[in-house]
Amino acid sequence: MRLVIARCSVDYVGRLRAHLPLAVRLLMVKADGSVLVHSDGGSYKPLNWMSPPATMRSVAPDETDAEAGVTEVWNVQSAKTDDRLIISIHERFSDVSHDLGVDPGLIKDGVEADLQRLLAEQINRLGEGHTLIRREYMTAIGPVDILARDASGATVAVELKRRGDIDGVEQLTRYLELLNRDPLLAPVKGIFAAQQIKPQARVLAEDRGITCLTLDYDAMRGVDDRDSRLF
Amino acid sequence: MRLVIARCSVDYVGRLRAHLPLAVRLLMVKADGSVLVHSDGGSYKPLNWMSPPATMRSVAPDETDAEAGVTEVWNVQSAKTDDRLIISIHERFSDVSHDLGVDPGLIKDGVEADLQRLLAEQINRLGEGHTLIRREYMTAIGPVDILARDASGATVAVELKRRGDIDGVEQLTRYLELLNRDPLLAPVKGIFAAQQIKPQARVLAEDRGITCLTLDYDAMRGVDDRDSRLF
DNA sequence: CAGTACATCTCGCGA
DNA sequence: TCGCGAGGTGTACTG
Repeated sequence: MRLVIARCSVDYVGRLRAHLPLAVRLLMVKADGSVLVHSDGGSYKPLNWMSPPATMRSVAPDETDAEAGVTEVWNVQSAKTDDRLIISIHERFSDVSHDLGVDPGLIKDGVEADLQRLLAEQINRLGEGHTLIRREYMTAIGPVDILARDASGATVAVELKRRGDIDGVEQLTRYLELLNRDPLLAPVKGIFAAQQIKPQARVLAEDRGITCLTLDYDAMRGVDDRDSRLF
Repeated sequence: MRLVIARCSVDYVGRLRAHLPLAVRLLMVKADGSVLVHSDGGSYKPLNWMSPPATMRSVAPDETDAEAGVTEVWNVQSAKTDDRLIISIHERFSDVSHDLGVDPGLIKDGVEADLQRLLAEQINRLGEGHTLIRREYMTAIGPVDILARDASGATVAVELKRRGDIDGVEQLTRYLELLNRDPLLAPVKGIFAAQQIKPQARVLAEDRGITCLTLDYDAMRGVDDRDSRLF
């Protein structure tokens, strides 16, 4: 990895066009040829970048650029598309390189997959007497997160979200429409389950006869604590 | 901005939990207290990070950590939430700081707003004899991208996307439902226009009587080339 | 401030 | 490889 702090301007041409006026920025060149242009603010998203795989060639500026104060031009070309990033460097303030090696990668816990596993194990949170049919029940338009049966034997389709939004209600509605055409399953009830359900999503869901269920992930994980896998 | 290359392990606790095993990485500390942990690969997304506003405190390791080889612990705390990033540093290989100042920011061209402007100017791409009523036609549930009239005088609602997805079809469907309740506008036809339309979205749209239109942005921009505004 | 829609989204999973 | 959905999404804009 190479880290350069330089006064530069940047132009991107590809899926769109973008331009960064002259300023001091961090240029990060990774081992796979990708380049990130960071400012001293914003979030983790760079001001501009080139995704890997890419190749970076440093060339001399043409006469016009040289007269404008450009000392060096980085031509970053995507290997797969014709996306191009052109960095015109006026002055380099710092330039360090270091070999980082391959990273072992991130271990996550607490994403939707974990919620789904926990809810499948604690299926009674849907209501007394519920039984699991299966997780990721495949349909023509995508997988239903959880398919279950309630105490009366009726089919229940569960859409699971970390944050319950209108989109999730729409998604569940499409599944319910489809599932209810299947005489072996119909009638199918819908449950919209999330750690947090937005008011507008709740209104829309209940208007469509969908039950809303707020999940307490900490409590569910607490029950599961016998196998705390990470820590 | 401070750039440290160090052998470290990282733990994040917040909306989820995540752990990074010991390895050599880049630690970027920005002026607003945000911290980015980058490896020498992947795309622009860091392995882990803390969003601003945040505060970074470097503390001495406790006895257990010190025996494990930790020389320094960075405690990064979000100012708004109780998200926390803990970086246990074993060895620092490089440590440079530089003042970057405020960035003038990115100028873009070719996003949905540009597509919308071009389609409004080249409204005949909807079909011969179409006339523009207006862009961003406001309704109670949000703005319709383009409202037009076809050769026969019927109202046409256009939903515009860079990439046509099912969500976009749902959005247009909601607009059409609402617009068709207005006797001054009804009957309203729907056109789903995008640079690329996903097969499932196309099926759903046509099933609902919505016309799909694939847009060639380069061709549309070509027509508009008399005022290439950026370069 | 919240809510909404877009993104050069990125990333991971499954067919 | 492609399609699809999730994300600690981020980001801009609107009310």
